[in-house]
Amino acid sequence: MAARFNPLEADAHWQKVWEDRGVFHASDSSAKPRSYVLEMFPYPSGRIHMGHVRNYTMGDVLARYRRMTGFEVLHPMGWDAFGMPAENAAIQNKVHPGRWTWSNIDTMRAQLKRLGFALDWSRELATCDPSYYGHEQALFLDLFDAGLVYRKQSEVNWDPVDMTVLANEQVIDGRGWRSGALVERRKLSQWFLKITDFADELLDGLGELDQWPDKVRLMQENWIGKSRGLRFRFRLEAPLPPPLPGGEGPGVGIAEGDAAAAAEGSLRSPPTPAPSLPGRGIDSFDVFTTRPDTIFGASFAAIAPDHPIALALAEHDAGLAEFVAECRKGGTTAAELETAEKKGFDTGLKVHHPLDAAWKLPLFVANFVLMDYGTGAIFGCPAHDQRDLEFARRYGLPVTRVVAASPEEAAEPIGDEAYTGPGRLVNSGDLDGLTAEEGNRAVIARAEAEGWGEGTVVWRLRDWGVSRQRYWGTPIPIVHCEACGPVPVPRDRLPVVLPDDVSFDQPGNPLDRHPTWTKVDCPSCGGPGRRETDTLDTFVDSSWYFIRFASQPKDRPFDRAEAERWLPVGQYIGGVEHAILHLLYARFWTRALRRIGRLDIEEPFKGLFTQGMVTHETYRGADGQWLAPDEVEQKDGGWIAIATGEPVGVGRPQAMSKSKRNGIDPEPIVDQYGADAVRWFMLSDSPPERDLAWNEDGIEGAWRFIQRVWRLASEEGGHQGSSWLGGEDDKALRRKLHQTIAAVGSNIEALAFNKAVANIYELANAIEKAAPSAARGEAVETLVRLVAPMAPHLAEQAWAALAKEGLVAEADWPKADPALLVEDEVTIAVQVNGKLRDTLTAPKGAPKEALEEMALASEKVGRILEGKAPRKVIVVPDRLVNVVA
RNA sequence: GCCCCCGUGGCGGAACUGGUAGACGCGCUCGACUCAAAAUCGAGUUCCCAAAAGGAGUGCCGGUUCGAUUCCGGCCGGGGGCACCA
Repeated sequence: MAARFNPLEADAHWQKVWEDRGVFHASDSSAKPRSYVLEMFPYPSGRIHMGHVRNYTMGDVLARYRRMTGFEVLHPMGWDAFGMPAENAAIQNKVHPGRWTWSNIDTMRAQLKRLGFALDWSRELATCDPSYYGHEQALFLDLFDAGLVYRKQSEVNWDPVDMTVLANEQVIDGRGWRSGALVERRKLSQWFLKITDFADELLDGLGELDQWPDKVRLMQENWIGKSRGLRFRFRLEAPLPPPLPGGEGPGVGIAEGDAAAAAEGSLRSPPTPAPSLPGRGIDSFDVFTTRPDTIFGASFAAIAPDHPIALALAEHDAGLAEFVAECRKGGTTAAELETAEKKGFDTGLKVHHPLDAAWKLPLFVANFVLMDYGTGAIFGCPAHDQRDLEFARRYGLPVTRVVAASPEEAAEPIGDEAYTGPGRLVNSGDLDGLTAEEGNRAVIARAEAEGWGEGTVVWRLRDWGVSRQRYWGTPIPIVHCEACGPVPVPRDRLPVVLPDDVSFDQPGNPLDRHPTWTKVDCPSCGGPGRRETDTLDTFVDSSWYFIRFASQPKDRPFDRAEAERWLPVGQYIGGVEHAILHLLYARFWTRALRRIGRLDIEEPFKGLFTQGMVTHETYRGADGQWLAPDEVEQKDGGWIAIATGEPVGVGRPQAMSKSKRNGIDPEPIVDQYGADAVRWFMLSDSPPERDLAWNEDGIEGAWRFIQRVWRLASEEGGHQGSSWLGGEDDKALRRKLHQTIAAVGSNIEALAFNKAVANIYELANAIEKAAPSAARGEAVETLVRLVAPMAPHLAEQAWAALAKEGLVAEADWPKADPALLVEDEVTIAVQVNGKLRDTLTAPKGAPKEALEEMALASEKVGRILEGKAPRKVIVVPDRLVNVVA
């Protein structure tokens, strides 16, 4: 028997055994209950990092535990393989994005395998493979046929030097990241998915997701952003003249999609910008408010700089045109908005107050009104809205209080702070005396009765723009035909495969300038057509991969019955950075498939867990340059740079990143300590939802524990059948064992891995202290099963050393004996006035009177009472006695 | 600005529905084994007082309670999300 556990031999050996025996294949025909455990699939960036190791270790523990507790487990792995980094690599290293991606996948697959994850590799997929994205194209067309896809003009970030579209993260301080040129906004015709059609269900559905973190549900709720209020019409004192011949000028065009949106009704955002009959000029416009109760406090109306009325007016008004141009220039960073002044341009026009036609309000164009929220127009109530107040003060507009917390306050003027608290209406005609809530209802009822407005709901959520002007993504399966417009590619001609012969020596999307790929006959009329060269947002790829994992027929995206047997994912684990977009899009996609009758699943992820990051200290030399952890060492209590010997500044642990050079490559660590020690460290100490600070001491500690378990098991194995088994029964150890079984199980189910690890440490400590006995033998064997989900290679090796049948990966999880979970003696705390003074031991369930008597007999209690009788004695059975002196 | 979360030893962190604060790990100290070191094992480790007895103690101030890390109110500090959202 080897003295030490040798992970290099054991890891490779057991990984091969698992693979040869197909232990982790998920059977579609199993009679066992099913469990689908999934971690967010990785982007093949090059190499596995510690964040991956932590994420996949957590999922692996759960998957292995579920298998041992009798489930048929689906635990798959794949690659989120489309995206910009591949194109950047293509530009920088002159390597094709596909070759770069596939080679990364090979590297990372091998790295993952070395960690011994219990994955069903037979279901591996990569989103950049036509066998995946072809099915995605089919699903896209299904949504297209169902009317859930549309096309409209939308703004993009345009780099005028590189002649290319930039993603938001490529715009740094308003300039292109590569060219440094000032980024412009350009309108392009782009594809959108109607996620706003699902806003209500996506919001309501959050209520059912009780196994999601509250934080994530809240973030999604805020993102969807439902606001109830009143949408009403302001009539202009005099209608605007009809548009000039030649129609809408540059930038005034109404988006293609807006007409469709308007036709569907007014309860969706974005709503119709301005209701005006063509050729008759604009005589009114709509505003939205969540505070209809404050309508008598109105002192102005304001529209967004991009509002059709503002644009129309600007054509004849150079001053306004200049103001509009200035508003467009303004930055949108948090700091700029914080300090940005509320500025407006008085159009000179007046609107009629809806409740009093004689009351006229000035109409401003204001920089703080946004075209893409609500109707792009507001009424200003300075007394009860801080922004409106600042605006009114600046332009000398009246400020009338219409809500007062108390009758005395009604006459008090508004100072520098708008009043947004509760109260009753004042200065509001026949609404006076109503609460704000009653006022809201009354005004909405009146608007609806008189026909000038209606109660409505406005959403913050926008439709999902899925067009990307990029090569390395799923081609959108559409052909543009001059005669027929956009025409779907027929299903039997899918997949539309990306051409391989592209070059990145010119800026822009290489698909646009591909000589042959773009040329295709119109599927509808046979005339000349041009392929859509936009590709799909990579979030589309990750919106259904969990379905494809569950079922992957060759000829269609998935088999409904097969997928429904596995779905929803029981436990989904990943980073909190995906709390909004990925998770919302996947929820939407699943619901969209349900609406079109493809899959009857409401929510894709029943349980969600967001794990913390892996962090490391940062090091900075005297010259301010970042230093990597292997470039520094500790000396005489301080840190120095190995190369120069100069002192180094140490920064607090931060997320591992290339820019700060504080990353630790997992592979050399696995080489040195083996997979189990790395896995064990990932699970120890830090609660999984919090950040984990990587450090050398931690991995050393994990290594020591792996060796301790090995020692226990190999010694026990060596003595089996000998006199060791003939010792006295060890009731205390047996009890500890069964308490540990229960605790570890419930802690793994709760994903509280750090607590499960602590439970196991306690058991190992108890075993080491125990004398040989049958109970000790049972404890060691059970310990091996308890560590199996976390340190699987060690567990297999130990299982073999104990001469047990089969694989521990396929063994049953131990069962806790309920009779052994309760103690028969308990320690009772004895307090005087709530302060601990003594403890005593009593049989479990001892009557209150007995405990009180024992406590009062305590010498320490007697000394404090000094012979006086206690005022009161509180007894909590099996817990404590508190003597109140 | 709005919303949310978190503050416990030198460090990571435990503590069930209010009931012995500091489990477990790391680090450190002392000891055993060793010529020595590594590895391993044993003891100790919240702070104050030389020790004992005792006292203080879960960011700060106050409240409820026989009893508060836990509940309530107000501050301070850290982190996150959204953001000129009407």
